[in-house]
Amino acid sequence: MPEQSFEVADRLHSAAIHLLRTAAKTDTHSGQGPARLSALSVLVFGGPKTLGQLAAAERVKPPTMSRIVAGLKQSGLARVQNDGQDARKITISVTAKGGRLLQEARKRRIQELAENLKNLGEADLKTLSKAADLIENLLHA
Amino acid sequence: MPEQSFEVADRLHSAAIHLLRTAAKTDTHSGQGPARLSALSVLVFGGPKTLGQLAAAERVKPPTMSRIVAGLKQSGLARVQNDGQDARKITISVTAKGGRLLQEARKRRIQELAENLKNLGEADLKTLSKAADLIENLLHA
DNA sequence: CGCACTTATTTAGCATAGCTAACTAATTGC
DNA sequence: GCAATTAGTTAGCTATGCTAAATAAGTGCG
Repeated sequence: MPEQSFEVADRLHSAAIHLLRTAAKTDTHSGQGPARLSALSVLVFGGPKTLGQLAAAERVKPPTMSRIVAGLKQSGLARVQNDGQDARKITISVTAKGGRLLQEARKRRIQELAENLKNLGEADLKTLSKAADLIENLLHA
Repeated sequence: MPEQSFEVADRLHSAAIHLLRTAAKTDTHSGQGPARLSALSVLVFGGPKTLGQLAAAERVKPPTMSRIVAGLKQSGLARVQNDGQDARKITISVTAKGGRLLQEARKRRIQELAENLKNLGEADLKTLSKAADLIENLLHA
């Protein structure tokens, strides 16, 4: 049923817009833009990555990630090391300062949504968790 | 379990970012960026607006909307008229071309996501549908 | 070995989109 | 009639996205 798929897609799209609009309102004080915070988050929870891996994880092109990493480095939030095996590669990892900043910024940005989730039952929470996984998997495919 | 709520909130947030980023990329064919399409959508579904009203509806500052409207006008998607009552105001409305483009772009924007959804089973589709509802309800509350 | 190809990242340059500050122009109010 | 407010625009900064092209390192084949 292609009709149903389109309808669900449209509602998901709309929900995503509203979710981000709400989350963005709470933010603003970290001094870092959303792309940098998102990349930092990937590094914190996924460990060190090469630039290419990080670009793929964030679904942006390498030049874009190159600039994002440059910004993080400049702000002292991430460090860059040469890869021992392959001198073309660089390994990007989070600094203590980066970890701290992420935790605070992320908290602010997601706080309101998380507050609302606390009122949900176990089943609904599981539904949302599964949905997040499904979406990420769909986009990777 | 506040910890779990926060974790789910974070993953949902991340999924929303990636979903919109992917959807926006698909729209290259319209030649218009997301901010312009969104403003056009407000005009189509909400009728003509002054620049200030449009800026408020999109939660953007007037200078930003000024530039978005300039782009729409340049592309022949919107027209600007002087307000009869108050010569400081301008009234922005959609052209026929703008209406047409919005319909097509919106369709395309959702299309790719919908294509992916077709490969899911009934249960997963239902999960996503429910998730979209849950999110909208949470934000409206 | 050496040269061609591929892969990883950077640099340069373009466009959209957000902001604030400062300006012009019109309206309102005392 | 002049000061204050309101509506939009202009100028200029930043962040993010892209492609094309440069650089540098690894791989593979004769």
